[in-house]
Amino acid sequence: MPSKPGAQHARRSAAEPASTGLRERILSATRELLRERRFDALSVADILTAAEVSRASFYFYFPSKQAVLGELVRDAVTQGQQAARPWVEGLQIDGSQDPVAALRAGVRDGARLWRDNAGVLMAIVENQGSDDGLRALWLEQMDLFTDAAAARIESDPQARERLGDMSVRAVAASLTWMGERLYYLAAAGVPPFDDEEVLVDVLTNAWTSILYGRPVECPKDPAD
Amino acid sequence: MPSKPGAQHARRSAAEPASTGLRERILSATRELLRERRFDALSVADILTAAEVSRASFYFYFPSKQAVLGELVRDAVTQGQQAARPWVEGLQIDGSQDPVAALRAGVRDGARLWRDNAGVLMAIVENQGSDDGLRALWLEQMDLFTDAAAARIESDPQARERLGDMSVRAVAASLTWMGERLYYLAAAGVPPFDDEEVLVDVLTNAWTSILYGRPVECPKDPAD
DNA sequence: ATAGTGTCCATACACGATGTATGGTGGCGC
DNA sequence: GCGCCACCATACATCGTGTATGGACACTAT
Repeated sequence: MPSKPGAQHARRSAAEPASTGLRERILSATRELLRERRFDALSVADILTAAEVSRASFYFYFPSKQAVLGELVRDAVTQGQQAARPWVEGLQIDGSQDPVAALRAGVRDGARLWRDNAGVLMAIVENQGSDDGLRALWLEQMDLFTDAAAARIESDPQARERLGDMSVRAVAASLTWMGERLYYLAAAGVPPFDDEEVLVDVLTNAWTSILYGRPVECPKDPAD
Repeated sequence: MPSKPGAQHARRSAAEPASTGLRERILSATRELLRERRFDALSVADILTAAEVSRASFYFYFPSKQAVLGELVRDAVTQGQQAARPWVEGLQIDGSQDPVAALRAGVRDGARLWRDNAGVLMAIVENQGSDDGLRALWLEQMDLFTDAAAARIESDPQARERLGDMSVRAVAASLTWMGERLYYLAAAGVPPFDDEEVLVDVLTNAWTSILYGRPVECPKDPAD
């Protein structure tokens, strides 16, 4: 092979501060690619060219493309939980607020999180089944949401009482997973959930019906 | 070009004296393998040896292993819908029956369907994301369930009225998908849904809360 | 300067899986 | 015998993954 190492690589395409770690480049290139392509239709080679990184470098920073996805998911979810914290904690403190409105706000936050990170979140949901690491990660994240939901329910005497002897945690988990599924379907453009209004209404209705026994009241009138 | 013998060979034209049809062997071998291994951890080579079929024969009957799974899913689901028909239709005729009990029975039927076909159903849920054909198939199947649920709701004045101006179909779809997710988690052994009693209670409670506004009443007392 | 070290790159390879192609075997009806 | 059909064995082209191996460059200590 005439592998003359003379005319070496054109170095970085300039403009990029060399300090823009390769690791970050890999991460954001993947996130970008995920915006328009399915994770499994994505080869490391694709990521390599998009991130302008060599194969060797890629495998230096990540053991596999699944690991990259894992990190993207962790980022997205923790960022989302940051945003949702006021919902969970605020409720417990400020018990005076209308719980239904608060629930709806939380549901909408979830929709926003999914809208902003659709590619990444769809990717893990779709590939959770074919990779043990991703599955564990996703279960863990859903567990965190379940914890929050359970705490929310636990601190709400009205809901607590209504659930009677049913496991609060089980109910919280079911609500969490229902959300996961519906948000995913919405992100995937599956009707009728592709309509965010419908999605939020239905999900909010589920929460309020299950926790308070009343259907969603004024679906879209009040200033929201 | 041996691939153009005029028409489809005698696929399975009734009485087949041949050696137990290769096609069937492939199907049931795959179903069996799916009982203990994930679909994506299954190569066609594995199916070949399990079914004692040659590679050429496999690709004569099926274009891919996904197609095999697709057929298994179709079989399982239609069989399941057969079983669930009395639930959907019976309700509409015999309006006198306790709707909550009927709902619970339907939920339990679903659990049974999933228990009996766990491997196959888990496989499609897990790989729905990485194959367009499987995804379309699964959406189609869920649509059928949604149709049934929507009809069930539509024919129930009490539920209809409670839902107000919310889309019946959207509610039906959300309940269907919630079931899909919870049954899947149960099949995957994820707590707390791995406990069938909890699973059925929570799901039934969701249905009755959303449709009737009342929590599940006597969780496990009556003769069931 | 010179050597050392750490970051990065190019190339190539071993492996495993998929799907296709080619040629062969044995039973069966004519 | 002939042709045909259901089936098998094998080989192969292709593609994706993950692992080496070895070299280029920059920055630093001596």
